[in-house]
Amino acid sequence: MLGKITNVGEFLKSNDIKPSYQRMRIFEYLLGSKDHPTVDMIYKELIGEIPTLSKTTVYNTLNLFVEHGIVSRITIEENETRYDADTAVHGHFKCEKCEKVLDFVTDLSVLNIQDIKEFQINQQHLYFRGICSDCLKKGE
Amino acid sequence: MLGKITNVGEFLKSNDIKPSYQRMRIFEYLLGSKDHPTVDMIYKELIGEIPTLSKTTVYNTLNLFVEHGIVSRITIEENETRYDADTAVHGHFKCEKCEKVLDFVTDLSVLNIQDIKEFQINQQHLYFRGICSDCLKKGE
DNA sequence: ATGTTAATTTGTAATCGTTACAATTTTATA
DNA sequence: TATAAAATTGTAACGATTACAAATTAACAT
Ligand SMILES: [Mn+2]
Ligand SMILES: [Mn+2]
Ligand SMILES: [Zn+2]
Ligand SMILES: [Zn+2]
Repeated sequence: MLGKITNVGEFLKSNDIKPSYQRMRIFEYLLGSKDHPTVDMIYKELIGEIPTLSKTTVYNTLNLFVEHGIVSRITIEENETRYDADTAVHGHFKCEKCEKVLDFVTDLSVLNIQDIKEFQINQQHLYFRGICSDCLKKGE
Repeated sequence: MLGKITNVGEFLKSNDIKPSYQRMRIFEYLLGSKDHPTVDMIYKELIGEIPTLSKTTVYNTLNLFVEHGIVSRITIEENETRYDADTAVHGHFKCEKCEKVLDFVTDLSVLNIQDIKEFQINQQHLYFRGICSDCLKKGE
């Protein structure tokens, strides 16, 4: 679902975000990473390429992206906020062994929830915790 | 589903937790509250009744409860950890207006998720964000 | 009961992720 | 080129949580 973004600059513009170099690189990095990185992971990765980069800029930029709805914030652990360029509703699985956060596809519309029928739903988050198959095999 | 707990002391004992006065009151407070309180809310509520209570004790006790599986930790916002004496799988809805966190019942087994079939699932969390019906009415 | 040890609670300091804010740099506009 | 606006940066402040050692309480043996 993220394949349609060919030009990051144009994509940011179409979402009313001026495409500065830092913003472009941060968004590109999010697009290319499948591991739902934290601010620190993004900063450590890009500081090699952008030596003047400030961690504050990473925070500011991600907050901007979230406000404009092109990035979603994933809070599984307190004290560890992760970011995802895939804003479609999907599930996340956090492995308690290798700490990876993996995606899984799911359709929440089948849940047919009665209790909040009258509510206006803006976001839907589903996450599981456990042991991934790789770690299960290693643990034999 | 929480109605079966009649004697909090016995309940804690049956979960290998020595029922000190602080632990009993903290658990009783969680049982009686429907608003998924934070550490600070619990502390502020109980300090009137237990003047010597330390916030560290509230943290220690809740961590102990979580480790023993009798309380679940709810992380919807980063920087705001909430606690729930209902450990059954159920959904949470956080209203962006009144900030309340409400329960809703749901059966996640109907989701039939393929991607993590081989995984060992230890926890399941579902939460929505939006505007509750009360706030929708007021907002007219 | 009394002394002794273990468990629990408490207060303070430290940690860490995030934000506030002012200064600097870059970009847009006249 | 001059001027204003926007973005970036660095540092300080903040707040939730944890680390740790001292104090209190409970459990246990004499
Ligand atoms: Mn994802
Ligand atoms: Mn609940
Ligand atoms: Zn794993
Ligand atoms: Zn509301």
